[in-house]
Amino acid sequence: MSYEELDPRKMLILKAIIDDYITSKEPVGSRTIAKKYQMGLSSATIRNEMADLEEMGYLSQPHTSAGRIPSEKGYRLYVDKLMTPGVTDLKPTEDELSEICGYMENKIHEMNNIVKAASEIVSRITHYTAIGMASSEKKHTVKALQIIPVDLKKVLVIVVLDNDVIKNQMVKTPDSLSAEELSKLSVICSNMLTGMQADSISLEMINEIVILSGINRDKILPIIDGVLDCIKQCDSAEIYTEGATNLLEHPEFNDVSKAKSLLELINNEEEMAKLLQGCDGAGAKGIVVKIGTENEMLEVSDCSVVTATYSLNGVNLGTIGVIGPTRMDYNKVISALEYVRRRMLPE
Amino acid sequence: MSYEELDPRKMLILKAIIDDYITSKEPVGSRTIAKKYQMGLSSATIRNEMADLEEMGYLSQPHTSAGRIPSEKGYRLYVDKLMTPGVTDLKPTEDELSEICGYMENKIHEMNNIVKAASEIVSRITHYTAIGMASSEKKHTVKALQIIPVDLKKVLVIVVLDNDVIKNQMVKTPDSLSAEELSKLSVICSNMLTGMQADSISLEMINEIVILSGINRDKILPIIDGVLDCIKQCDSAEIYTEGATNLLEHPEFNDVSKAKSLLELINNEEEMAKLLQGCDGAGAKGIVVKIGTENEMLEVSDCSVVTATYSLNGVNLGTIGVIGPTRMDYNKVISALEYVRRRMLPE
DNA sequence: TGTTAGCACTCAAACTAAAGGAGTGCTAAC
DNA sequence: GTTAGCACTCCTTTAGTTTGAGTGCTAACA
Repeated sequence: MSYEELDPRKMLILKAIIDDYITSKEPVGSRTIAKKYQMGLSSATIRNEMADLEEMGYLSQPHTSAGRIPSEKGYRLYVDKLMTPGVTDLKPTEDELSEICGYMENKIHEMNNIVKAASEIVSRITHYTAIGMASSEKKHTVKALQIIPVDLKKVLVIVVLDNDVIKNQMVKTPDSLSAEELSKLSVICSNMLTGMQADSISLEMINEIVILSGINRDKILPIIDGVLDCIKQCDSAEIYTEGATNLLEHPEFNDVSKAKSLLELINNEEEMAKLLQGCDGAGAKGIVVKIGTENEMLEVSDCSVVTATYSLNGVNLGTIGVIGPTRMDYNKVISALEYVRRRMLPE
Repeated sequence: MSYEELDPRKMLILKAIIDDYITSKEPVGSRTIAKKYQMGLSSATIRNEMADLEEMGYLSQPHTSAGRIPSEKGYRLYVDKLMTPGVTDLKPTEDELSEICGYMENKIHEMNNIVKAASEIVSRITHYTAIGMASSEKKHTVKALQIIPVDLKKVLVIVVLDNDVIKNQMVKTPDSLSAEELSKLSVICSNMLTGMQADSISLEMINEIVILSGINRDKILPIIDGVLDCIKQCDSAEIYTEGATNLLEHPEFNDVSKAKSLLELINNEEEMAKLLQGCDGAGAKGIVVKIGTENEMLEVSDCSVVTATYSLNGVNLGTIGVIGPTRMDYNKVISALEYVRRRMLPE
């Protein structure tokens, strides 16, 4: 799609309209633009330009005697070219930021939860809903592994991945194993599986573990099962949802049934994983904006989703997505996601 | 409060009114009662009785020409004496039950999550919001403890409590410790702290651990800190919220701002812990019903909260609470909580 | 004395009509 | 190319009207 058709003045007017609509939440008329955004033109002229912009598909009218609202195409152009980029809009929230900073410092060293903490911050800054997904690339490897006796018939399996995600599982053992047997098994498993990827663990390796341990097969199979379960779990992404109720603040969700279906979607981790994964295309600075029906998911077809993927040295750390009405403050959202990147990555 | 003032017929009529209101969600008039609930009386007679019941405070009228709705006092009597107790209302959902049974079987052996699974079931059966709280009695003791090296500068601390709740924490170590030092420290900590209650760990004991280990104090203090953190964490209850969006199904929350404030409350774990703890009074079968303003929390003063505490051999396993409009199907909710008790406790 | 039929009365909700106003499109003049 | 002016549209608000479910009261009845 090329935008050459648009002369600079039209762009300016379109930008003014969208800026205004984003803050006012009301269809904006020609008089408003002529007055508020001093551009030395009368409302009649603006009116003519608006008619042009509508014909080109950048604006639409709810009804004949109403002002104009941006179309998806309008938002698209706005996000791509028009928007005053970067910090500008974040400034008024500087106080919020500092309030939040301290909070983040506390959380940041619980490595497991960086993404959660970051999502919370984004949600708080933007007042939209933030979804965080810790990276779930299959290429993670086992970094540490331990089997701990808990009581006579129970054993705890712990796996730490190379991204410091921790998984554990309690396993009931059919027969009790001695502490020596267990610690031996723990060492063997650790030796065999450390450095392995979840999907590259073969049956042969499991067999080898059983043989090396020299323990009765039936006695330890449940435990090894638990270990594998743990490792597999790591492939299923962790999803953190923050500020879900923020949606209800926006007038486009005044309709309860609409709000309900969206909230239900947001509470559904699988769907959210899909939504965020669908947005992993690089995009400028790793940020992708999907507007309205650009999201293939039907329920969010009147929402926009802005996602940022965070990676360090080529390793994907996670993704944070912001969900809000198509009339969202793209500028603020993108600034927030950038802000979090700056705080997250130097570490 | 005594109910002697009410003759049997008044009770019957009150019960009919409340039954009807619970299902119809509409103020109920005298004609409805006379027709639907065959009791050989004309609407005029019912009308007289209703006027009496209103005077006594069991009913109220939204406006003069509307039917009656139950007052809190009315619900109270209904729950205490009138309600046809037990299974009755659960029958129609027998198919839901069996659908859910299989699901539960899968979850039940993840011991950590019994309460979560149970809450989910309750929420699904009742279509209200269920809040589960795993027991957080301070009297839990440490059952197993282990310190695992993860990489040069990181160590994972794991604590298992006697109720099989697992806590872990990643700790950054200022200086790297050798594997031998760590395993020694792990064994010492385990010996010293196993069987201890969270709040009975003294500074002397920590000192002793440091001395016994023979390692430089500064090197291991962060780790011991992590261990204590872990143990302390166990005192803060785990809260599981299931079916929060179900609230939006009920007409009393058609007002978005009302719904929002309630949803925010429900998402607030501390508040929910307070709410459930406030309801731990024994009550018949461990079930407590708080109607409207009987909840001291302002935001739920037009809701009812039904809580069930589950305990085995005197040990408190957890609490599940159901939140819904005062006009909730108490019968169904109580049945569901009882059902879950039956499935949970034999285990 | 308790029950019931009948009737006047009340009041929210649903519908209708009219007024108000924000905003447009078009035309004609600058 | 820009602008003032004006007729026109159509949503929103307000006020007035109708409808109907439900009540309270009274008088008659068993």
